[in-house]
Amino acid sequence: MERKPAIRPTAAELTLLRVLWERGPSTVREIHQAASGAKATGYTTTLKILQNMADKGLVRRDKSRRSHVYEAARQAEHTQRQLVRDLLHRAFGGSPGKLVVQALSEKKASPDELAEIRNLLDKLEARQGKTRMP
Amino acid sequence: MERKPAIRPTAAELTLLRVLWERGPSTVREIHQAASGAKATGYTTTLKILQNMADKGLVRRDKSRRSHVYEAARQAEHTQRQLVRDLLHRAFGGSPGKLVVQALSEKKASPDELAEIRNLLDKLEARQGKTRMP
DNA sequence: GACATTATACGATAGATATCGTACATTGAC
DNA sequence: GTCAATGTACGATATCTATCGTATAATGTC
Repeated sequence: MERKPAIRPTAAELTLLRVLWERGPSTVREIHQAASGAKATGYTTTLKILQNMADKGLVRRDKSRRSHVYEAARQAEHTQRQLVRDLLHRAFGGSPGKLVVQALSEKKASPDELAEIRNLLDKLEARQGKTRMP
Repeated sequence: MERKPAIRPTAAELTLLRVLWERGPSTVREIHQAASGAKATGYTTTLKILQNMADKGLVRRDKSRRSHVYEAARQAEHTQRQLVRDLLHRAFGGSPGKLVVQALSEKKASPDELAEIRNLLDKLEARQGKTRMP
């Protein structure tokens, strides 16, 4: 019986998750160093957060070696989808249109990304045209 | 000198903000009742949260009447933009493409919304085509 | 004006986070 | 085997949230 509490990572946890998503399985030291770009924090702080995350099931850890190796329990896409869904309901009343418009207005999307979005849009509209309210 | 701390409302605060965005200026009782849909909580809890929010500058309050009247300090769009930007940087490394794709994949967008997004997309691509890397 | 009603104000509490210091364990070098 | 280096474990602390109970102030009714 697996429990899926759909835990929402905090800001600090997300910082570490992003490192793990990029690097793959890593030791505390590696994670700590990679994460110490913008904000510097103590090594044991990083360690503690990772331990908390392991307790919550956000990361898995391999204790077989002296330096434990941590790995994200969920793919980036999975967690990101959850976060987006959460924001959607918490701040936008569940309708994604405004959220998308706000995000696009950030104007940092590359041409490739815009093309991908257009593609997805095409698919969505095609489906809507076909199904038309069951 | 106005300070703009760019405060991020918590989940509970957002619930109340959404009521205010919808209803406009309201009393605690009104807000509490409107917010007591899904999750029921005590009246004084709502009151306290609103007081906290006033301290933080998330809402303004008019104390001239016995029942104080609260009002959102920022428009929905402003706060939403901030939240999206925040999520963008915290979870998506700043690139909005994936965020948009995730949001659209929720499949709850109405045809009107999709059209609006397409419209915006057209504009963005047109601009990119014209400016082409200064 | 007394009283019930309805406000706000103000702790108090429980839980979560982020942060760190210190203690203890393991390992490699010698 | 000893020791320095490097790990993890764990407790302490400060802060923030959400929640509520209780105290106090204002108002309207009679």
